[in-house]
Amino acid sequence: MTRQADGGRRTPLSRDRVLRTAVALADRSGIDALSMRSLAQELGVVPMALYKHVANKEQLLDGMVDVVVGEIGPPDGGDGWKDAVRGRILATRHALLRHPWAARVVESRPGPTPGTLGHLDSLIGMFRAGGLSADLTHHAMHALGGRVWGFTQELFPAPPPSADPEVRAAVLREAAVHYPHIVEIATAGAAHDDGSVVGGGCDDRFEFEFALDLLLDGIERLHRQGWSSARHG
Amino acid sequence: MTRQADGGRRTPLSRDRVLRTAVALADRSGIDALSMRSLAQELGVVPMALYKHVANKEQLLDGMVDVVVGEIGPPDGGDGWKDAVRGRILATRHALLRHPWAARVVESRPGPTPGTLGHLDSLIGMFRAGGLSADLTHHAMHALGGRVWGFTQELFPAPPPSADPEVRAAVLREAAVHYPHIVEIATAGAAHDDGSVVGGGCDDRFEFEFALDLLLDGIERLHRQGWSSARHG
DNA sequence: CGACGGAGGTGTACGGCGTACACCTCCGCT
DNA sequence: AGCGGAGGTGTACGCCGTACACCTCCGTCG
Repeated sequence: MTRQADGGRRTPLSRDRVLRTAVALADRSGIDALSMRSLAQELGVVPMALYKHVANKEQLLDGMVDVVVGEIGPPDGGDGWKDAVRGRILATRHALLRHPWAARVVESRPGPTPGTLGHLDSLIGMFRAGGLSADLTHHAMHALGGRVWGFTQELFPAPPPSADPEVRAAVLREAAVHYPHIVEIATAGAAHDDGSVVGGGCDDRFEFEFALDLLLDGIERLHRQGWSSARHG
Repeated sequence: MTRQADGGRRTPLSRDRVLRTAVALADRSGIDALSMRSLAQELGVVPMALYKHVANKEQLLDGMVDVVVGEIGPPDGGDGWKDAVRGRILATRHALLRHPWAARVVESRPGPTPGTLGHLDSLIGMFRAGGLSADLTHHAMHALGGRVWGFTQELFPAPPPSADPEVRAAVLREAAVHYPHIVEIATAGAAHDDGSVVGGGCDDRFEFEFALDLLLDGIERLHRQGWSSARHG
């Protein structure tokens, strides 16, 4: 299997082929059935061969997440920020629904992948383009967290920021090249209270209550209006 | 170890002791370090001994979830439904924060445990006591899903309802004894559109968009008011 | 009092997992 | 012609969950 018709040699492995096959296998057999061994078998190769293309299983899962994120497709530049954000979040949901294992895997990653960071960045860009302040956008992103991906609390546990402020600034400048909006939000959101710049600087409890109250206030409003789903759905 | 001072025999295992030790071990060493073997060692016992008290590791995790849920404590009957719900959700958050592994474990369970069902039921009861319709409460619970536990989409994948309507009704009556509010919500929410009674009857896409729009509308309102966190937090 | 049955703890063993490490093969360079 | 390195192989190790047969000890009942 995976040989060319003329009896030539096996089509070679590549990181990309490994990741795509892993996604297909997880789609077909469930994420629990995805092991380095089963994936290797699927590719007609011995398990250890995979390690020439992915460092370990964790990195394999990271790569699979980015494959799914890649399927979300580009923003379609709707009318206002609200429609744009709404559309993009629904597109994300559809991508995750196509791969039932994906939501759980995204949540289980200990840190963000380049793909998820890019996705977050583009979402933040939409809010900012719509004129929302960096501050409000920051909280909005936290509040929507669960709708964008399904993660629980903190978007991601902040990596311990380097002790050396010079190093920290350099990391930040590097990140800003790829994720300008994320960096803006992270610095704006945190600078005001303790001067620390990235991660750690934002108050989880505040973010949690912000989102909670947004929902409770909305529910209260609907209740007072005598809202009923029959009139809408 | 785990022997009594007088040299008597080992204090006996019990389901409760197994679960509590598992929680303590996960707190101390992380959920990844919790294996049937490590837990057995912690208890001064051979791994297979655990299987006399829990059916398998899945059930061990279910039990641990219920231990954490049990720590949430009773509702404190605040002023209105909104404060009551708010307080209870914050209490839940604190319980989950005390056990960093808990949120992930709750999310990974394939179905609800008695403890989580009871918790959900009490939350629903608060909304109903506050006068919200079963309909609105149903959607509110979905919207708050991520804030209550951290789960993603559907609260839980509905178990395939029995084909026999008589069996279904019996199951429902049985459930209503323990979780009256859940049953009310489940039947009220679904009966209006296709007559099916439990699970499957509620439209995931609708619930998702309901919550999403609640948040986006709230964010828009804050934006128009020129809201800034400096004036609040 | 003695036999017994069952609850609870033990020992061994199996199949699966991720992956370290040494190896071999074969292609493209010089 | 020879070499080096990228990519695939084989073997092995230490974990995991748990099936199954066993043993031990206590409470019950004849």
